[in-house]
Amino acid sequence: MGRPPLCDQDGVKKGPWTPEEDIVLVSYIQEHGPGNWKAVPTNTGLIRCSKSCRLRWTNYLRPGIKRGNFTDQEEKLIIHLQALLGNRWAAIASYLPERTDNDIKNYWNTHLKKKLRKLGTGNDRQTRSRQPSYRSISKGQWERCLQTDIHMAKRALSEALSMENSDDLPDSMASSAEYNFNIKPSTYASSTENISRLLEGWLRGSPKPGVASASSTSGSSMSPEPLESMFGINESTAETRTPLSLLESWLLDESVGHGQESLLDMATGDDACDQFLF
DNA sequence: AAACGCGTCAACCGCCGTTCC
DNA sequence: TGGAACGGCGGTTGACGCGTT
Repeated sequence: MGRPPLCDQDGVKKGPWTPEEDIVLVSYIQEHGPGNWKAVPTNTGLIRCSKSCRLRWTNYLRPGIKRGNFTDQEEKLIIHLQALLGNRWAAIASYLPERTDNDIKNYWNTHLKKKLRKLGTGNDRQTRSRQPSYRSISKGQWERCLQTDIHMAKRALSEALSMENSDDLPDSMASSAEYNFNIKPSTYASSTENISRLLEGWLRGSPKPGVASASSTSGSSMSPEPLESMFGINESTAETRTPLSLLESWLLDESVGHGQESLLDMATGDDACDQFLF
């Protein structure tokens, strides 16, 4: 048997996080940055295992997380990417930087699975058999499959974008892929406001119940900007946004400019990969 | 008003890959 | 070079809220 799970330690708290714990975690990460999760419980005094801290941060407290309903566009993209990549939620989430893999997974399991079943696409079973089985292939084949994956992701993205009816969205969104990949300040605000409220409540010494889930309102007494700089959001968003914007334009340019050739390439040159994909 | 069923989602579990010593 | 430690991922669970009977 392997070593015991990290979270099996005695006295480690489980279950929902309290606002106070969130504050402690956020404050620590604000100071030290995410990473070295092993040290987090030790240094903060949190009676949580490192995994739990990491999960809480990445799935809930991390700035830039968009909560609430998925847009049609996001939904379409998820469906496409799921069909393409299978249940590789982290990979899918990388195309939706505002959503966590957990959110996407939950949304798929609770909404989209049913929706697709209703539509009778049989997508679930179909995609399962189409999932690339990278683990059983050689490195060269894996690289080739990855290239195919990237190409198909490009197609999926451009399809999802082209399917979007401009009536559904404001012009600025409908006409540009920015809607997908450029994280807007307001998006960050929804998350940072939560944290700011937490901090606010904490500083007042009487955090109100439910502050962590308080909905963002225009009446927020605290601007998100200070927090954004506090968390290094500008830097971190730049990190997130720039590659994604580049990726976005690359995806779109490539798919528009060389789509046909690439398709031909795929048809002629990816046989070895196809047998793993389909 | 109470019981029940269902949907949602935060959090946990276990496995695997990577890194470090 | 091998094993331990750690981080990340996907699957699963359970608490909670809401609607229906």
